[in-house]
Amino acid sequence: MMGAPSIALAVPPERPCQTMQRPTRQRAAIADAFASQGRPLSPQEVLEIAGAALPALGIATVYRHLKSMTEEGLLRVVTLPGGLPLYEPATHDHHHHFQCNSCRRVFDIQACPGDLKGMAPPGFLVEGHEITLYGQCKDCLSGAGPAA
Amino acid sequence: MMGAPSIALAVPPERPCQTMQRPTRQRAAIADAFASQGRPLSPQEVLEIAGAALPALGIATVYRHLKSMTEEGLLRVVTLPGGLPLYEPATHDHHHHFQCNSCRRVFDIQACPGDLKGMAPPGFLVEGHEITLYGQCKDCLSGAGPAA
DNA sequence: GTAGCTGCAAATTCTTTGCAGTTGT
DNA sequence: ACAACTGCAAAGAATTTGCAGCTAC
Repeated sequence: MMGAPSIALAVPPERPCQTMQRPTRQRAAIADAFASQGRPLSPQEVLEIAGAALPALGIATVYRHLKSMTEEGLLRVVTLPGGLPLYEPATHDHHHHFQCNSCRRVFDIQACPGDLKGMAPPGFLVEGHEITLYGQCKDCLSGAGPAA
Repeated sequence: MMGAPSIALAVPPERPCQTMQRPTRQRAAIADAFASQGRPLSPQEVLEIAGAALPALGIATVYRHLKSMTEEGLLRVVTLPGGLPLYEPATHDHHHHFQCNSCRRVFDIQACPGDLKGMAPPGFLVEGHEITLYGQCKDCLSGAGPAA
């Protein structure tokens, strides 16, 4: 229960940039799902979107590919309040996120304040950062409602 | 014999802003756990820390209190990469977090860059923000290792 | 033809809920 | 004494893993 920490985020010294997977229909369908949406997706959303092209697609396969593609550096995990982890293509450079308080959708933000190392207390080394903005998205503000 | 008490000390049937919980040992132990650590804790950590004072404490009770205390505004949920949601006292003012890439512990940061509204794209209204720094904490940097 | 990928279902992990006993007012 | 709070265990929900069959090379 408390012997070994159940946190296993650190990737073991494996090959970082190797395609350990064959290019299959399933893998392509999942990649397409991200390309077509252009925003972070949950495993369930991936299943639904990719499943439209491949009806027999199983949730287990989705999870397996999300995991392997993340380890290969093709995807990134986006963890926001709400519990469910989201995945997004890692093709973009450093960027941040905006979550709409009304429709809860998540959008990418290319801007970055940059200099945040001064925020940490003395003795702490800052190696990276993540910023999430909250508010109203364009659609919700214009009264159009979420254009799902 | 209590037909018409001259002083209304009982809580009326319908009370909107009422502490729906009694002050029990369990609730106090959980509150103490947060007070003694001064950093965000996971449900499991709360169980272990509060359980040290109350051995019979059950995980279900921890979850129940974390939930109710969050709804009452006493606690806040901190969602960071790693999957596990953390809880922290909501007594502090606006602040941010630092997660150590080595020991994965989370610390509070009182600093805040403040002006982030300019980061959002045109048409988006920023109502709040959240910043997480990643790096090496003091303990891990000094080679002392995580002082759990 | 062989090794790897898939889908189904069982197994895990984390969290919530039902119930009977205990505790606080 | 009454009603709320607790702990145990079963129920749920999300994610991972084992296995037999299918697919890519």
